[in-house]
This record gives sequence, structure tokens and C-alpha cells, in this order.
Amino acid sequence: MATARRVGAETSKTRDLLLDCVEKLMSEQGYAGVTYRALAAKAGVTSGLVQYYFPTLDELFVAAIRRRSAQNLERLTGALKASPDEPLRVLWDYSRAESTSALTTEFLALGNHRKSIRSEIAEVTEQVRRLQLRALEATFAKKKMAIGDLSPSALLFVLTGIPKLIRLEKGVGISAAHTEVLTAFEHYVQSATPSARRTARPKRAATQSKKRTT
Amino acid sequence: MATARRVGAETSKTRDLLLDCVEKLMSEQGYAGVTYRALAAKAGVTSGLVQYYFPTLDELFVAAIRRRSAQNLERLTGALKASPDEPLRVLWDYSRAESTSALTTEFLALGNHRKSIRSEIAEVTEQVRRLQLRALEATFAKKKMAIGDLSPSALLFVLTGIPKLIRLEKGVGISAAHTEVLTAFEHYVQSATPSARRTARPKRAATQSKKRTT
DNA sequence: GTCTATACGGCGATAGAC
DNA sequence: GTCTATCGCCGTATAGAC
Repeated sequence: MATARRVGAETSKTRDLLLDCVEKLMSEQGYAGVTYRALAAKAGVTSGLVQYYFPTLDELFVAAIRRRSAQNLERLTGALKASPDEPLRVLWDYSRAESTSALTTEFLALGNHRKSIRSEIAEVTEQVRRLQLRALEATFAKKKMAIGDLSPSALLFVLTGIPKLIRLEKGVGISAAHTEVLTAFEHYVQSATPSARRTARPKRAATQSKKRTT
Repeated sequence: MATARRVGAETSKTRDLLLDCVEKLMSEQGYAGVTYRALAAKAGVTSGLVQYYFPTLDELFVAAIRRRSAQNLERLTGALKASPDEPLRVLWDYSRAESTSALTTEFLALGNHRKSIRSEIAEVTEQVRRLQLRALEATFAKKKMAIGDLSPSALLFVLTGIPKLIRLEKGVGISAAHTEVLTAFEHYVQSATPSARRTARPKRAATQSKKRTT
């Protein structure tokens, strides 16, 4: 085997710019819209330079997943800390949020079609899930919880999965039953929230810290 | 404008063979694995011939969706007719079945990335949904049903969506909470089934008719 | 109506020059 | 760090043989 291929440094400003453009392209056109040439055009560089930082498209996607997941994890942790008594509310809002959901769902679909990305998306998903489950169990102990006697982990799966499914269907133009499902779960979350603030909830403050993992 | 492009007849045996191979390729490698050249190799013909029947890949996918959906609809209709008193059971089993789920989920992902296919997959999905909802409402009337006071259409969404979600996650190697969710819903379906046969259910007979829409 | 041959531009990826 | 040249595979289009 010959000398290893040269790769750009992870601290590069260009690299970070490229990852920004990757997210934009994915949001606009899905992962299939992410090509070396399209990305290069969007960032105003040559496609050769893109390949200098990301030798294969898989490495590009993995880098994008890693950066975005770190931000999501940070945001979730902060939100859970800010409202430690109502994890259900936090988890539900988090799962519904555009900033989480759009790219996460796209990544999930991507993982289903790119072998080398599977382990990456599986890992970050399970990491988030563990954090969520710990928060849920801390408050609700081991007891069963409303919605059809679901265990905490089962409830967690349904609660975080529903928004993903809705996004997937919306992506092809299906809208039937979506608002009904959403309001039903909204009511459930509302009713399971501590009585301290049972009245109409104020608009949540932006818990999103714009920090980057440079 | 010149003379219209010539296209193979829908009654062609070759065409049907090609669609069989499309399903195989999609199951094995996802929709990204479906290329003219790969499909031609699998079917033992030239890629030019594939294009004779399907001028663009989008038309190929639409044809595959249409054929498979017709079969699914037929199978679902038959199962509902065979057990008109327990639609919940039928819907749950139908949604979990490999033959439905694998390709349907793949089609959903496909629709999210191919504009021209969206309307097709949305249409057949909503058609199935209407049929399912009618069956559900016929038995349960308008009353709310167990699982967190969900309306029939909301319950339907959750019940049929959960298996899709699980399949999507399994596709990337995630398995956490899956069996728990599955058994929880299984118990719910079991409990909501008429008392006539509350005991352990016999293995369901193969309701799948192998008929084709030639 | 069925099928083959050939060509074109865009793609991911590699090797190497500046 | 940056960029060019090149390769083989892709979808697609077209002209024409049986």
C-alpha cells in the first residue's frame, strides 16, 4: 500500500464552512443533493478542495452527523437541566423541534442506504436515547406510565418516534391524522406534567445555544 | 416536436420480470442499488431493453410502487373481510408483515428524495389509510379507544407507524426498546379483541394470495 | 412491438502538479 | 492548501435492426 492520502485539518475554517453548506444542501434537497460539485459551487471553492477535506462522501456525511449530534446533545442536556421536573415535556418539545428533527430524520434515512454510516448514526441515536431514558426514569421511577401501560423506554420510543414519522410522511405530501396525533400527545404530555404549572404554558425560551464545536 | 418515444407494452412478460428484479434489488441494496445496468444484469438482458420499458428511472419506480401497492391493497382487503370483527388485529398484523413493510418503508424513503414520485406514494398510502380507517370506525364507532384517548385515525397512525419506525431503525442497527414496544402494542391489540377468542391465538393462516396484477 | 449499439455529460474517486 | 487531469460508472437520448 502506498503513502496515506493527504487530508485537511479538522480545525480548518474552510472545513467548517463546508459542513455548514452540507447542512443547507441536505435541508434543501436531501442527502442525494449533496455532491462534491454542488457543494463546491455552494461554498465557492473547487470540488478538488472539498475532496481534500473529505476524501469520500461517506466521511463527509459522518463529519456532518458528528458535528450536528454534538450540538443536539448539548441542547438536550441544557433543556433537561433547566426543567428537571418535567422530562416528558422537554423530550416532546425536543423531538418536535425543527432543528433536531429535520436533519436527524434525513440522517436516519441516509444510514439505511449507506453501509459505512450506519454505525455512526446508530451510535449517536442510542447515546441520545440513553440520556433521555435516564431523565425519564429519574422522574417516573420504574412504574408504568399512562398511554397503554408503556414502560419508560417504550414510551420514549413512541414519543420521539412520532415526530420523525410525521416528518417522513410530510416529505411526500401526506398530512392525514398528523395534527390529531400531535394534539393527542400534546394533551398527554400536558396532563403528565407536574401540577405546579398546569395552566397554559408560556412560550418556551430559546434553549438553543448557538455554540459550535470548533 | 418529433415522433413520440416508443415504450414497451404493459402486458409484456419481460416487463413483469424486470419489476420482480426491481423488488429484489431494492430489498437487497435499497433503492440506490437500482440502476439500469445492475437491473439489466440481474434480469439477464441489456440495459437498453430496460429503458425500452421504463424510459426513466422514475417511471420504473412508479411502476414498481403501483404493482406492489395493488397487491397489498388486495391482501389487506381480504384479511379485513376474513376477520371483520377484529380490525385492530388485522391492521396490526398487516403493518408488521415483512411483505408489506420492507418495500413500503423503502418507497417512503424514496419519495422523500425523488420529487416526481411523491404524489404516487402519497396517493397509495392515503388510499390504504382510508380503507383501514373505515374498518376501524365501523367496529369502534366514534368513541375514543384506550391508548391515551386516541381517536381512530390517530390510533391508526401510531399502530401502523410503529412497525415502520422500527424497521427504519433496524436498518441502521438500532434495536433498543423495539421488542418492548412491540409486545406492549401486541398486548393492547390482544386486549381490544372481542372476547370470543380471548385465549391464545392460533397461528394466522397465510392470507396472502399470490395473485399478480398482470 | 422488441431489442441492440452507441454516445453524452455528470458523478465519485484517484494521482499528482503548483 | 489548493487545484487539474483523468478514470470508470451512472442516467438518459437516439438511431436503427429484427
